[in-house]
Amino acid sequence: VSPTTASYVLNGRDDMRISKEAHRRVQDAAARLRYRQNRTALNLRTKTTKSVGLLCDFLAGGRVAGQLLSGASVAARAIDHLLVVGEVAGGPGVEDALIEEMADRQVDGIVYAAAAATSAVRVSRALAGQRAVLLNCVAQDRSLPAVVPDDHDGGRLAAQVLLDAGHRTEMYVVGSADTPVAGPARLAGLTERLDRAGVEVAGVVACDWAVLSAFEAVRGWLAVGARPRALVCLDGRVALGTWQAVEDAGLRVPADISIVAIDADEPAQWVRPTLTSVDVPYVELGRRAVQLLMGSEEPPARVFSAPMRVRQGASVNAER
Amino acid sequence: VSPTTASYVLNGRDDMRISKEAHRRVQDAAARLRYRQNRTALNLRTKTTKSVGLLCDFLAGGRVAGQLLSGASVAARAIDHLLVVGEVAGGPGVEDALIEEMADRQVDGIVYAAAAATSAVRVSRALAGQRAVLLNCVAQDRSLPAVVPDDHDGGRLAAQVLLDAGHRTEMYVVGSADTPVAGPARLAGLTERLDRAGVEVAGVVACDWAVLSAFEAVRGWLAVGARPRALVCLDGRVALGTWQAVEDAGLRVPADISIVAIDADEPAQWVRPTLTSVDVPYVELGRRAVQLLMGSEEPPARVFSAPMRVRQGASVNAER
DNA sequence: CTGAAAGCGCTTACAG
DNA sequence: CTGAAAGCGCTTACAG
Repeated sequence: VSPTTASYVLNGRDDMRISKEAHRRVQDAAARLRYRQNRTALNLRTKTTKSVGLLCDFLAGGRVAGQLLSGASVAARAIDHLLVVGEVAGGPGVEDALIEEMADRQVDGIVYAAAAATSAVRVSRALAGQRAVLLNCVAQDRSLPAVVPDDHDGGRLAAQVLLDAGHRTEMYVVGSADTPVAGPARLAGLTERLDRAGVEVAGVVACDWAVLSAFEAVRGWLAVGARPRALVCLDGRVALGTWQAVEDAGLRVPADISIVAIDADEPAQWVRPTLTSVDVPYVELGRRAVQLLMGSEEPPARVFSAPMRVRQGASVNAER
Repeated sequence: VSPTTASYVLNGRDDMRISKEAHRRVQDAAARLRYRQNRTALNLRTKTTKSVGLLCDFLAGGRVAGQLLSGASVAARAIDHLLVVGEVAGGPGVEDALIEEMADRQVDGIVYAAAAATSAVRVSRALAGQRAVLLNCVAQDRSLPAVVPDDHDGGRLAAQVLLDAGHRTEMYVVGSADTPVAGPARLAGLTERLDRAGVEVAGVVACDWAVLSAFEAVRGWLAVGARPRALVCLDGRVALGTWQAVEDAGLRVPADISIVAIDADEPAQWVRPTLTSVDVPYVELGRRAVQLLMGSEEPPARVFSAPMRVRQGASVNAER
């Protein structure tokens, strides 16, 4: 019953011969005393803590953060790690402090997540020297690996949904394209796919990515006589404002106007008839970030994008 | 420059006299080497990790989990702790395993959160011996301290909103009261307050706490000629289904029917005109759970409830 | 086959 | 005023 023997038995190591007898005695004692390994001692000894830090800009305010965390949590569990989380809201001071704290605790890696919106961020200098992966954001200087949604593909899928339903004319886009990351890519994917089918976007109704802004923009536009057949909303909040404006004008979805939205998982659950949307797989994104971070080799500073998913609703009319 | 001296200087301890000279040299060296304390070593030495475990049933699926986490995270930071989170989804096996893992890591305490719904839970035996607090749920056997919303007060506030607006008759409740925890308390608070004003609930439209169930129940009810003046929805999803049914019947909110909902922060952001609701302060709940857990004395196995908050919308008509 | 010893990075009585 | 020593609970060369 020496520490050495106990350690070897408890860790099931077979690179050293142990007698059946000693083996049994250790097992018995462990069971009797309900022995549990003390991770803090192990952490010190091995300089690894089986934990990954997860920094998030905003935890409250939407359901994205929860989904990112859920995916990350599952991926961490799969490799026997635990998640150490901190909310960064409150300025760069908080961010740096949290990173340092996590480093002090010897986390094996850090995921930096943007839940508010897919964006380009300046990475904190405190992250230097850490194994780190960005989640739902990219580094302005592309200095870190990142996992983001494939917005270009999202635009393409939205176009595909409309084309499949037979739409060819009077298709408009709602939402400005000048948001940092997602907008231009979604719009580009959309127009490219339509181009390829010989179809043109009839126009863009510009508005901020907010419910009220979209509502007012679309209402005003309809009020002056616009009669689109289909609208592609570049964002979920835009989709909701658009929806309300369409109803407000006494028009029906999808009979009068078809609507398809990108990244609208949440609002899609609150309207009737159900909204057809192209959704960002946030849970999946969280999962992949942790896998990338903790994968065997050091992850290259590249941007990994995950395909979006079509959620079939009832807001797109079959033409003809 | 002995370890003893260094330790005393670095920890700013004044219960031992240190020469100015030694003090300076330690500070200099620390700055030059960018010394950072190794928490894993400290953890082992002090048997305390300045971290609190947070177990949650579901992280994805709604915005409640994120809000609970946000509050917990802030409270943890305030006392210099970090949050170690795990998602329990996946059965009791996962739950026990996560608790053990957290215990192995010597977390200073564990918060067990129910994000799916305020509920009564059977606490895992693995939690025995841990300092623990329940969040948004109570133990069936009341064996652990818990922080929950004050649903009774929520019902009272909903009544108050309607009374303040001059409502006295034709007030109905939507949603069954036979949900585990929240339903009966909300209904009781509501009727008590109305009773006190000499007003009666005209009736209850029974339905599950789900959008579709509420929609169908209210639609059918309105179809056979019911013409309520005001509806109190016992839950957010119920409120949304109710709203859709009212619109479906060609009635206007609030001109024809006033609606006030309890725990409807999320859907309230998606309807027009804005929904008046009595909301659960989930962020606050998360904050209090951590404070209770890590407060100086061992928390008593009582249920602590936090008051709800009225969110003024435009869905309640001023009568007369 | 098994045990004594060192060491992970800290803190803290204790003895100068 | 300062340093040598022990010890937190583990693992792992190393020597029997």
